[in-house]
Amino acid sequence: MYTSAANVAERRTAPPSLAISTVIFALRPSEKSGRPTLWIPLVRRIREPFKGLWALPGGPLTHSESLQDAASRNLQETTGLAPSYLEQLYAFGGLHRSPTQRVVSIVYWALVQPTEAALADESENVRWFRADRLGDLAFDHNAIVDYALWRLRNKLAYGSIAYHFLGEYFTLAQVREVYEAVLDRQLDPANFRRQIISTPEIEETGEYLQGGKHRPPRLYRFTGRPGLDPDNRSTP
Amino acid sequence: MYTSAANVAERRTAPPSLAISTVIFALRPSEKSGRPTLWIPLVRRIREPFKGLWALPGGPLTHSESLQDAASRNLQETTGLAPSYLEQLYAFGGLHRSPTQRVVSIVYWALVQPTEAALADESENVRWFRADRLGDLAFDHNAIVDYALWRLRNKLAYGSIAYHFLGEYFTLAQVREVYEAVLDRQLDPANFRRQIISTPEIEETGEYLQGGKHRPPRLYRFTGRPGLDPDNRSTP
DNA sequence: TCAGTTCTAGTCATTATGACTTTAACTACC
DNA sequence: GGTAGTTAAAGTCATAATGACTAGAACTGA
Repeated sequence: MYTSAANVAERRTAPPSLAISTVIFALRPSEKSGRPTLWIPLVRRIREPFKGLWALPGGPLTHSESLQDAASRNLQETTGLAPSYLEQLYAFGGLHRSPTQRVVSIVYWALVQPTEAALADESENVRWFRADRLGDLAFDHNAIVDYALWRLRNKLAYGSIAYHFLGEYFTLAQVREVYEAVLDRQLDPANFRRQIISTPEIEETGEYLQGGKHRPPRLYRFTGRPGLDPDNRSTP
Repeated sequence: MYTSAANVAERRTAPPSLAISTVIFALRPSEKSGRPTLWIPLVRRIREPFKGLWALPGGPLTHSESLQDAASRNLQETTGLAPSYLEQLYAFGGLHRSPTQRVVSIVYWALVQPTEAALADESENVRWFRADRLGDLAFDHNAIVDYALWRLRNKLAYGSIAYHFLGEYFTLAQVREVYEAVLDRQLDPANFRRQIISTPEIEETGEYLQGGKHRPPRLYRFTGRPGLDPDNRSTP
C-alpha cells in the first residue's frame, strides 16, 4: 500500500472520520447442549489495519441517512437481517483506536429473532461466533462487545427486552431460556414465572404449545413497546 | 450571508461534521424559597443559524483530544468550571438538526459542585437558567436537555450520582435536598435516611455540622467511584 | 398403567418499602 | 432560665417483593 508523506500530513489534520458499527445479538442453539446461547456475527477484515482479523460489521455514515438508518443498513448488508430491536450503544472516540487514522465510531446494538437468524448469510468473510468465545478482534472491538454485553444484561434485568429475541408467541420457559442464556445462570422456573406474569405487558393467549413430550405450556404475547432512547421516543 | 451554488453542493456531499456539546447541571439556591434547584448554563448564539437564541455549550472536536477531553474543555471554556462528574449522554445525528449543514453531535452531561458553580463565569453571552424554565433553545437542544434530565433522574434513583453535586462532607439532609431538587418531589426524611445509611459507599465521619438552629447533624463522606461508562472504566 | 418430564399454583421465611411515632439535641425568644 | 420551635435520629408497623421450596396437574413414551 502506497502512502505519501503528504497523505500522512493530511490525515493528521483532517477532521476525525465518522463510522457506524453494530453489535448484533441472536440466540442460537448451542452445538452441544442444544440450549440457546448468545451469538454475534463478525466480518473478516480484508485490508489493513488488522487485515485477517474479525471485526464488528460497520462502515462510514453516508450523507443522507440517520445514524440509526446507517446501523440498520449495515446490519442488512452484512447479514441480510432486519433487527427486531436496535439501540445506540455508545460513541467511541479514543485517539488511538485505529493505528492509521482517527476514527470516531458510533456503535449500535441489535437483537434479531431466531427465525431471522437462521436465514442469516454466512460466507468466507462473515461468520457467527459465540459471544463468550470471540478471540482477539480488530481495533477496540473486544471492549465494545464487552460493553454491549453489559448493557444487554442490564436492559434485560430492568426493561422488557427479552421478547425481541423471540417470535410473536412464546412460552414462559422460552423467555426463561433467554434470560438464562444472556445472564448465564439458572433461574427458578416457578419464581421466574411469577415475575413475568405480573408484568402488564405480557398477555396470555388462549393457545397452548402442543407437541412437547410433557404438559403443554400456555402461549403468551408481548404487547409493549421499546422506547427510552431519544431515537425511539416519538416513533409510534 | 453569501452562499454560492458551489458551497451548497459541497455541503451536500461533504461528510457530516462532528461536534461535542455538554449539558451541565448544578444546584443553586432558588431565588424565592432558597431551596436548591437545578440550573444549566447556556451560551447565546452569535451567528446563524438560530442567531440570538440560547444553546448548549459546545464546539467542534479537535484532532488531538478524546471525546471526553473535548467535553471537558468546552465546559472549562464556557463556564470556567471543572466537572465533578462527566458522562456521555448520546450521539444525535438526525438529518435536519441544523438547517445549514449536517451535524452529528456527541453530547455529554456533567455535574458541578456548588462551590465551583458559585465561581462560574457569567456574561452577556453565557447565562445560567433553571432547568425547568429554559424557553426555546437553538437546534434540537430542548429535546437533548429533556433526555439529559431523564438520564440524571434515572441515575440518581439507581446509581450513586447525587454526591457529585455536593462537597466532600455533607449531611443526610443535604443529600435529600439533592434528590428532592432533581426528582422534584418531597421525600420522607426518616425513610430516606435509612436507605442512604444502608449503602456501603457512605461513610460516617465523627464530625457534626455546627451552626444550625437545631440539633447538629452528622457529617458523612462518599467513598465510591462512578464508573460504568466505557470511558470511565479503566480510569483509576 | 406407570415412570418421567415440565407446567402451574401455592406456602413460608426474609427483606425492602412507605407511613408514621417518638425521643434527642440544639437555638431563639420571652 | 424555662419553654416553644426546629430538625436529627431511631424505631414501629403493615404491606409488597423476593428466593427457596413443595405439590399437584397434564402431557408422552414405554
